[in-house]
Amino acid sequence: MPLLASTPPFSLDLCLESGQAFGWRKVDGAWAGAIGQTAFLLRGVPNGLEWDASGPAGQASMQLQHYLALGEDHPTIVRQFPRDPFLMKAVRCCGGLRVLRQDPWECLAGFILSSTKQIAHIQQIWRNVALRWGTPMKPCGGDSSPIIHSFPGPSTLARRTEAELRGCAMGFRAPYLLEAARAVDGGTLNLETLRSLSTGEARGRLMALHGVGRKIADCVLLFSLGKSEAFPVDTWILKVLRHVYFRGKRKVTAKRLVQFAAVHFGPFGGHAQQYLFHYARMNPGFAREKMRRIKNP
DNA sequence: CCTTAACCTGA
DNA sequence: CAGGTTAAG
Repeated sequence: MPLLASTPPFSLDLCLESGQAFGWRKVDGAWAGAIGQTAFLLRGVPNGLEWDASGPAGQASMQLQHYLALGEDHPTIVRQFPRDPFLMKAVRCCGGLRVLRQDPWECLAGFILSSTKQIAHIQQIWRNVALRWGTPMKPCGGDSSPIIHSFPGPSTLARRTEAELRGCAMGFRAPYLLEAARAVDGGTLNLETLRSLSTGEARGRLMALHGVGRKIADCVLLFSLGKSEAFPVDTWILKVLRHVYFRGKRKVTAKRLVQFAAVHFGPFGGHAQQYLFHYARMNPGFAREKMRRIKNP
């Protein structure tokens, strides 16, 4: 397996377990998944990874470096976080976590499927869709290689019916995914164009889709469109913000918390969000920690 | 503008 | 009941 090194710190496991992408699964200790139309098998090593891929090695290597943000100067990003004891603690705890650079369509589809679902189940639905309409590929030769299915593009899904999508056990999300596929396929929504818009402008375009609210739009902005200030607020983050920054006051509204996050965490808020999110998930008892609060948030 | 129920499925 | 959104009240 070829080796790829990252600027430290980097942890493949943290990145792929983080709930940012739903197409990766562990097969015999290695991560199996697709990036675009290339199948990959990845093994984490300290501050890097070993890999095999179905396509030409040079191209695959470039894809990986981009997807995993291996060249990113991470310490510089962290340095732009607010000086905030809880965030600093989360950063120390989750060293090596990165914000992935996913394909916008796959990211949008994944998060449309995510609403009110736990990660394990989203992965299951994702896999159902990939098995039915994706392209089967092998990351390396030999019989031991797993079969990896790419995720179908918007044009493929646009031709399906709602009933066919429901066959993948996605329930009420089926019409939402179908609408999104048709909007992207038909050109009503050009995802690549969103990169050149302001974050607010791009968010508005995404939220015009049925089934895409603020949270899902922010996930797509952050994980696939390079909008590093997008700060997805889900129930975990809600808990963190309330407990850590507002002394557990229950009456603080979600809206107020979203607004607070935007000003407090700044231009790399999305990266900070990943640390908070992970820390909270790994330490469900965080709410009881003694922690100096930020004054007058 | 704020609150709440319904939406599918399966852990 | 769930890492969410929508339509209705």
